[in-house]
Amino acid sequence: MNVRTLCLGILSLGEASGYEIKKKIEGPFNHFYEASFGSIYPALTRLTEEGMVSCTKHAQANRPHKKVYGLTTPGRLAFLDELTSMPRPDRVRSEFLVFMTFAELLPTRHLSRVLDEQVGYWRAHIAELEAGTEKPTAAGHEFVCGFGVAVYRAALAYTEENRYRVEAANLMAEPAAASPALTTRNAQIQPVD
Amino acid sequence: MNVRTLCLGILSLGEASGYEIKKKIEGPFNHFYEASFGSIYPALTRLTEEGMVSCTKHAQANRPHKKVYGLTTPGRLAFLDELTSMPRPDRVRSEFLVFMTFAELLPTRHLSRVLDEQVGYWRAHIAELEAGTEKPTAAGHEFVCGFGVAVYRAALAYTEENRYRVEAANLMAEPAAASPALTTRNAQIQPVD
DNA sequence: TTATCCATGTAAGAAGTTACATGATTGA
DNA sequence: TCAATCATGTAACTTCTTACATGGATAA
Repeated sequence: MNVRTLCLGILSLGEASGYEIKKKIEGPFNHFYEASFGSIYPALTRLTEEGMVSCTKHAQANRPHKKVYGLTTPGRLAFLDELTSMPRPDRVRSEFLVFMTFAELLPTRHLSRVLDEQVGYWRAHIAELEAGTEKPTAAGHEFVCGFGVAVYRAALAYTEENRYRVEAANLMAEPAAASPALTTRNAQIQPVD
Repeated sequence: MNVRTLCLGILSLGEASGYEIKKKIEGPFNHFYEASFGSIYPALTRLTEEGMVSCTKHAQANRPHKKVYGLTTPGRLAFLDELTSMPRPDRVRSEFLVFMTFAELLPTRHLSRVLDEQVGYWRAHIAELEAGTEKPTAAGHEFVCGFGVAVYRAALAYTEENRYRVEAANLMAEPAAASPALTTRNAQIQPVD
């Protein structure tokens, strides 16, 4: 699954321009997929060359021209075919969790700030998803929004209930720069050629 | 945050070879970070050149040589510096959720299989994390494992409680290939040059 | 005897991001 | 006047994955 396939998927819901596709990805998709213009435009060009999508140019008064793309039958079949395979395992890259792993090394204030910001993100995501779920559309869409809310709520609740643990451990740990345990260890190792 | 920085982080917990670093990333880190040998080895080479890590070669009987890396003071400072910035927003790429978004287009049996497998993944992840948490180490590590369990449990519970919605909607939807709504639309659009 | 573990590394390529280039309109 | 929205696109770059190359030891 790549931006290419995601474009096919979005176009299966209706015609759209590259710009509009980007906006749609920034909607609920944003929570589990990202794509920039720099990947969307080339993908659409290639899909057009391959006959997966059709392209109609619309001249607009006082606006740049707009290219509206629509799925062709081969494009629809290709997307359906993709959906008939097994999805690859989810990939998560969380810098927040890397930071938490090394919580004892962070300056105390910074640790709290990182936690506060993260909690803020989740709250905002939940609010956004709940606002979007008010107008129910397709079953799949609703499922995914509900999923997002459930997972973000769990992350939020867990963090609010357990952050004191890392914050307490951080207070106990000596400041990184002054800790002998941290600076002594590599004195024993010297580069060898 | 990249593989480079993650290597520094892992080395801050103790010396290790490239192979061992990879194994450690495959442990609890695996749930929120991935790295292959193809990214770890070049990263370590570069870090050595830059003086961020030291490297000691160990000859082993009946084994390939082993290069054990250790953090140097500049490396430790660089990592600490990284931890003093704000973490970037988490990135999730979930093909499973893309599939669910388009649940109505999947063959019914396939949809159920996808859901079953996903539920299986989560169960396995939870079991693995719970096995790892039995031997508590650092506070940060425990927090992260507990976080993983909480989030996976939420995902699992939500999916088990709500999968019937997408499965029911899928049954209602006509098979994609036979649906007139799906094939008629793009008959109205013709490529324009 | 077959697979897995240990152990390092390179090279090619995929995939995507960021920054740039262009430019009118609209709202604060 | 300044930022944001609409609108498309390219080019350089980063980052990482996959596949390959090598090869002994050990366990099933």
